[in-house]
Amino acid sequence: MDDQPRADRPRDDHSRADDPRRPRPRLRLEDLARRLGVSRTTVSNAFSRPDQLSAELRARVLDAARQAGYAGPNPVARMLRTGRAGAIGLVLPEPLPFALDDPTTSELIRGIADACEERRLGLLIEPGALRAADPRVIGDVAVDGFIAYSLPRSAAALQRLLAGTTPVVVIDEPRLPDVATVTIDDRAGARDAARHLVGLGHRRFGIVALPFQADGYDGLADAARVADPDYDVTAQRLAGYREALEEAGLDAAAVPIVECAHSDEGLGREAARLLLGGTEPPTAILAMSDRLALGVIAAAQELRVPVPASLSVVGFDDLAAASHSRPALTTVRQPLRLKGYAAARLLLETPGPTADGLDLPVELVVRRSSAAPR
Amino acid sequence: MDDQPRADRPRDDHSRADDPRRPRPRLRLEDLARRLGVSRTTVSNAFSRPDQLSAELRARVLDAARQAGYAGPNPVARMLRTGRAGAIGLVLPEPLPFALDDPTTSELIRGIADACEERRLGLLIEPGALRAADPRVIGDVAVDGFIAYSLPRSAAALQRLLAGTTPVVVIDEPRLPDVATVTIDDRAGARDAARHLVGLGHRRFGIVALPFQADGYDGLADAARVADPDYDVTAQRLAGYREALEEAGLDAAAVPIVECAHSDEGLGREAARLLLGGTEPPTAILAMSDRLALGVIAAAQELRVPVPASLSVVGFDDLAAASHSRPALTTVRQPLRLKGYAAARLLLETPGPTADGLDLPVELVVRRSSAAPR
DNA sequence: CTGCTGTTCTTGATCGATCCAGAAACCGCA
DNA sequence: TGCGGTTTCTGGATCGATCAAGAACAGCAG
Repeated sequence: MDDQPRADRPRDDHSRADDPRRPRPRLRLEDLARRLGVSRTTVSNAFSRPDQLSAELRARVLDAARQAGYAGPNPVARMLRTGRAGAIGLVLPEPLPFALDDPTTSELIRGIADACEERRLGLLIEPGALRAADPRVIGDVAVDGFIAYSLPRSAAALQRLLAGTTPVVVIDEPRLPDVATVTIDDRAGARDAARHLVGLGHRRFGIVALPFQADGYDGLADAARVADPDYDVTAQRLAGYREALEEAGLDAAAVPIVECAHSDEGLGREAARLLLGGTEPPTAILAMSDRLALGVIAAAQELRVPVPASLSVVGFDDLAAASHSRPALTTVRQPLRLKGYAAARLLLETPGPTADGLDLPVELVVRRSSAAPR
Repeated sequence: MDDQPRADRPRDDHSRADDPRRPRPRLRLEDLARRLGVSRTTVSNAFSRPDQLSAELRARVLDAARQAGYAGPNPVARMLRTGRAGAIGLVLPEPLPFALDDPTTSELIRGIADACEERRLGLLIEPGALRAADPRVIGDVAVDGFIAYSLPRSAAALQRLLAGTTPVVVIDEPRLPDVATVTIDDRAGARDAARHLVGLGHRRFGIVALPFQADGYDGLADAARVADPDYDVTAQRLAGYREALEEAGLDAAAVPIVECAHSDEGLGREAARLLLGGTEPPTAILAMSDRLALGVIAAAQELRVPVPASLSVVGFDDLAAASHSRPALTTVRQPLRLKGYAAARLLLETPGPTADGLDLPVELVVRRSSAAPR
């Protein structure tokens, strides 16, 4: 009788139990099976398919497993055989601490987590997809599907993901043909925001934009930067703004645009100072996110430009902070949490690869930060 | 020459590209090797050990891989063989949306993420470890190590983790022998907080506590609930409070304790109403977290009990919100982000299983919410 | 007793890679 | 030419499970 794990074909010689630094040799199904005098499959079934063996034998197996300190089938081996990983991957452009600080991203994660919770799946976060070096690691993990959030068109990590066979759902951007993408109607939302301001009588505008290119630039965006954007969301929102401005007979291309590298109050403040510092400052600023808009309001208050009396501000997102700010922010509401949830469901429900996406509606929410110009 | 994947033992015939719903048959190293007329190992080396083959052949292999749509070695198979997963697991007691809303937890996650970023590892979050059913799924994923955060002693999920061979580091609790645990000096911190109030001259106290038992109870905690606590952190902090009170000659066991099921402003408010509603209300309240303390301050303001004039409040954690509140909160600072970072480092650096833990210092931060009683 | 159905358990193949020992090719140099 | 020493490449074993097909045995009708 051998009671040792793998008495017949011992592991590599140097992994004897006498080296305390090495993890103790892992017990396998087979070792347990041998001790019990049953087959591997029987032990496997005891854990994974209770209907395949008698209740009594199953109890005996589980009991022996507990005694022997066998915690259950090795998840990696199971994955290899079954092809299921029990987790979905979330690929984020920025490092994780940044993502957690950003209310937009963390609300989105909540939505994804809702879906994971329903299905009892883990969520594997792979942040930092934008860092230049080492694109190798992204996508090199065991998951049943990837959600890629808000990557620039040029991101190498996304190419890697799409080249593989694991299903991928993209949220927001890039919008690629033949890739399932969950989006909102950015263009319509932006257009409604601009129309609202035009309707109030504004004629002099400024735009505080999300990045056009993934190069970390902050400052005035000239035609070249805007011409071939790396971020589709930015492009769509700009198109929406311009559409409304042109409807009103304005020269949309002449409206100054300040680009911010991130959606962040500090950068919004700087951008607003730039726009408000000119000789003919705008009476209305369109900001592509709420955080940027809140920065704009902060800058206006510092410069003693009353909002909305002398300056109207409209954001995008409708974060919780938008309704708490003073004045409360007029903005375009998007269903962030639902967006995450929908993406996860799309990923999990579609059996094979799909290109069918989902476009969620947005809604203009008028609050106190916008009014007719004096 | 055969150019088909696995020409010798073909996959299911119908899974050629003509059925768009099926995942296309995954190419293996071997298929690629056959096409190129080299061996599996050579192709493997081209991806994973560039020094093992000539640069020219490597280029040819990678080129052919790109052409064929081969995205690189299957991560699961690699894991099985190498035993490395490229990710660490974080086991949280609550569902993920809840964890993201909680500043304590999310700061901790940031710290863990810092370490993951350094090592280029993914972070696999397994939330909801406390839910009763289905303990099976926790720990049934491929990771190189687990961090378990703030679980009650009775949590079945933790037993499962410890039974396995994957290394585990526990943060905060439970404090078990032979398990590596990263803690703070909860008892000393609590003692300092209580000493501070005693030193100011307070004699009538109330305690707003974190849970003693994992049963969702809110309300006054009698001796029975306190006697055999399921949460070590709560027990330690209470011991610290009591130590300082007894030093001052007070009957610590007589100080009323209100237990809250979560660290949450709303529950802190309710708890404070309970404590302040009595005939001889306390002049000082010790709260085991900042969120609870902020709730206490909110309740005091609603009840027109001025803080700190008529009521002193001391929290625990030193969240950002503590210094922004009115009045700014006196509290015990703990290095949350460092705690997460340290746990991850401990997990990654220790080659085998360790029981060595780490105890991080805390520091009393006196602000405006505490003063001498009238 | 034979034949049939159904339960219970076992064997051999397989998932897709990496590792190891060794073969083949190539090198310089006596 | 012969020989040790590199460099480059190969095939078989292995990681630890699941799955499909089949064996052993039971109960039951004819």
